[in-house]
Amino acid sequence: MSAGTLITPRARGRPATRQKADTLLVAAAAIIAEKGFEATAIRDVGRRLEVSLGGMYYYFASKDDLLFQIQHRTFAALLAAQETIAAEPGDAEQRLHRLLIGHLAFFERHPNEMKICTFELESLKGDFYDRVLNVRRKYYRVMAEAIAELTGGLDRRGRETDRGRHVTLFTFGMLNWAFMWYRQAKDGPVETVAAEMMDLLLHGVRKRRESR
Amino acid sequence: MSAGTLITPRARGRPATRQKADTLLVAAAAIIAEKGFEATAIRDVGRRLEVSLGGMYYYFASKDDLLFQIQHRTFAALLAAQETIAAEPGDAEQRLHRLLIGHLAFFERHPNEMKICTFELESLKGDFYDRVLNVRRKYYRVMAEAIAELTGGLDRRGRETDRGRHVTLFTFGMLNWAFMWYRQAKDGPVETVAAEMMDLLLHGVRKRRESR
DNA sequence: TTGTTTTTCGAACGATCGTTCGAAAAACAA
DNA sequence: TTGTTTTTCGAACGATCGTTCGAAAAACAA
Repeated sequence: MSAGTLITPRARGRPATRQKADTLLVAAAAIIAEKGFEATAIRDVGRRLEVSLGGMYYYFASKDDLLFQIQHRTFAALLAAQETIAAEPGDAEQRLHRLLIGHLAFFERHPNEMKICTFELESLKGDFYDRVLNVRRKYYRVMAEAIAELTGGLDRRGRETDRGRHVTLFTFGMLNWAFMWYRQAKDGPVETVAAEMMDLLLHGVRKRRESR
Repeated sequence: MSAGTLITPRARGRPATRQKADTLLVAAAAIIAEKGFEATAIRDVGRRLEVSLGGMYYYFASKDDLLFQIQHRTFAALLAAQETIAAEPGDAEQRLHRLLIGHLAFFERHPNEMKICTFELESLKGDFYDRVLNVRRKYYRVMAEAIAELTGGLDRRGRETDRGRHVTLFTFGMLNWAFMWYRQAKDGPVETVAAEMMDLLLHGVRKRRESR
């Protein structure tokens, strides 16, 4: 299984059923990403794959459960992929650069799911919210550590400084805002965007003296 | 009137009516920012200020109109404030620095409205969408010009380069993501955050050789 | 005070939604 | 083939929502 592949969370049922649940989650993500969670009707998700309304409730306990599945497994897959990348050898600069590529590549592969994670986190309630937040926190830490390694954004006790925290959040801002504008055809491959981001983090963006 | 004050778009009615419409828009923004546009019922907005459901329709033509009013006047006010700031004297660095402060200060003053502009742009339909997008484009240009002035992100014909465009979008990402984390008590005044952002844009974030 | 305009309200509408349920169909195991 | 488990479906429910409408109340002007 290649890094970044989404893992199904469904344990019940026959293999074909679990596979169908996956297909439904993908279709649901496409509709929710387009119309928003509240504006999306379970009926419409089913209709797209010719599953009746009643049938949808064989696969998902509730509409909230559907949203939770999308967000949880998306972030879990992203976290797993990025943990693998972070563990590879190399210095701080190489590590962060690889993580930026990894994040953008995952986003490019699952734009609907990532958009939902950004927009609909607060649509989750209670335990669903807590569990997704938990995974998100772990992912934050992976990125924060890589950035702190590069910037020295830790104080003497190894705790994150205010400035280190802000730099991490600036980086997340750059990464997450991509859903507003990134189009492969217009902006080039994610590797190029990641390289530009890395350059910004390393040197800033001021006009260079040298030609080019 | 201080820069950044929201301007009412309502022409009809007595002065007191226009003022009440403003109050309703603020209350609506608070609820929509918390629960999302689709999940917000006009009934609930009215209830908070003791206006009946029917009464709400004296002030707003429709639910969509309500959302449009919030977004349009918010971005129009932000645009006006930033255009004033951009016109003040100073070099490219000072100009961009002031614009970063201006954006974050506006966000701090109108967090609900700004959150809605970020989350609910795509909830606008047809002409409403177009008109808000129009204002947003103008605001994008103000920021893009200030950044291009600093980075030289224009080609020989004065058109935005791909890299210049990306730097601008990275900056918007940093600014707009702030709604996810910025709390005055924890993160300090917006001037500090803007200074950190400016430092990142000018020099990057790599660990410095010199002490501290 | 009288007449006019503005504002407020309650009731009702058609539509849509999430969820439940029990029966029928399909898939599978023996 | 027979019996069991899994999957699918249609109908119905109670609830909520945006919007309309006409009458009443309030504010204002003369």
